[in-house]
Amino acid sequence: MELVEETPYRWRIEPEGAMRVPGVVFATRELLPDPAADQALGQVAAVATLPGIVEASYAMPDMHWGYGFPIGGVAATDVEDGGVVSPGGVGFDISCGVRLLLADLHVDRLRPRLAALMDALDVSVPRGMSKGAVWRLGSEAELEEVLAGGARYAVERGHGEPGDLEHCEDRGAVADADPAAIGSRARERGLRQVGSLGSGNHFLEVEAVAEVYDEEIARAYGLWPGRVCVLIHTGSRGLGHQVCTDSVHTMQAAMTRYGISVPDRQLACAPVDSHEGRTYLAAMAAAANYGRANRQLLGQAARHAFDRVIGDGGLSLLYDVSHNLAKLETHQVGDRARRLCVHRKGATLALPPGHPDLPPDLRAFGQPVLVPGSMGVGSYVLAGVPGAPAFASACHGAGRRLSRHQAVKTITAARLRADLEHEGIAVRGASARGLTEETPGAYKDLDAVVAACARAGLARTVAKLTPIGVVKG
DNA sequence: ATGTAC
Repeated sequence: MELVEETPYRWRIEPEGAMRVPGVVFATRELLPDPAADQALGQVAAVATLPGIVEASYAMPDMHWGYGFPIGGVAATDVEDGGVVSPGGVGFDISCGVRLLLADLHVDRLRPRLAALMDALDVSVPRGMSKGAVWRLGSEAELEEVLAGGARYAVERGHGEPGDLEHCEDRGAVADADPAAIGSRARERGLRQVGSLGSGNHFLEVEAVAEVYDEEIARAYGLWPGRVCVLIHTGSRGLGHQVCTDSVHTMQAAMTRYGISVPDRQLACAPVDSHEGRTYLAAMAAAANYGRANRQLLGQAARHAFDRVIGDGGLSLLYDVSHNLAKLETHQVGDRARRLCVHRKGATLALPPGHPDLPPDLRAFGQPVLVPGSMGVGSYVLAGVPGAPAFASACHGAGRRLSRHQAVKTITAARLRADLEHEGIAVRGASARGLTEETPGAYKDLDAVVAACARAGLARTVAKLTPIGVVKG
């Protein structure tokens, strides 16, 4: 594979073989995956063979190996030109994403009550594999309301505050969700997990604004130095996972009927404009709404904990983004506006200033792009910029460098816990395994990823958040 | 990511 350095922040994989478009990777040389340990660059090239793909198979600076598509991958297909949709281009955790809430509180005032707050969050945030949830759904009919209405339904049922929905991508619910497209097994798994964190890299973190890089946008976003924030990273749990599994099987069986061949079975796909394609998108949208409701519920759980311990710590929602989703969007391709199916897997939509989908109070400044780092290193808030490449997309996190298996061999849970406490970061509820799998050493350098993202013109850096306490599964 | 495997 020929990898050409176009700029210090942009690399090109020349089309060869069945590739229909080049691969384009936004990264510095240091951030590129190690070909000996990580097949992600080959995956970028493989995605470039998908029917209907336009412009390029893109990857963000946090890219790494994933199921079929790389994590950090962005690929758009032309719906009217036989373009396909692929569940692997969304990922198993459909609409996994991040929500950032802002407390009306300076970190110095929180410190004396931090332990109490963390204890309150510890008991009010269900987490871990297949454990409990905040919201016990009354019936399968109510699950259908969640699948159709997402965070909007949660707020209608009292789990939210006015203004929450306006600060959610898609106003809290993806359109065209069809609960009937979701299988019975996924439904069963979904009944008991609305309002639960899960495990792996999912977390709830208490953070504070540490540095401001863009004064004007930070002011508009409400990010003043020292301000306490809550970052929630979770997705659609077992339900989304089951939807992905079911769809991959369906599409693997259907592909020959559509005359599609792909270099990797994990790239199973079907035309967007086909029964299988439409059914997947309808099920994916429903699972996405489940994920949106999930983050809404956990945001409420955080609010209740703040109310109990702080009293006046009221949390306002800055924004809620998804970083695992396929969306039908219209973009200029060459000299024509085209209807595209844009897959973002471990990549965040980053709408530019002035975009009509942004809420009025944020519209002039561009969409908040929330970039959680690994445990203990904090997070960034970026903003969408005009004319960004890759269909208005940006990075979604630090990006894994070591596999979970490799990560656990680098440090003990006791050592990691001590390191975090030494840095003044309170840890609650993390299993030893969960902790060591997520050691910061297993991830790329978040500062470098965000810098590359900004230098590549994907987004603007607004502020950095530093962690104070972490709740993990 | 995930009741960590068909």
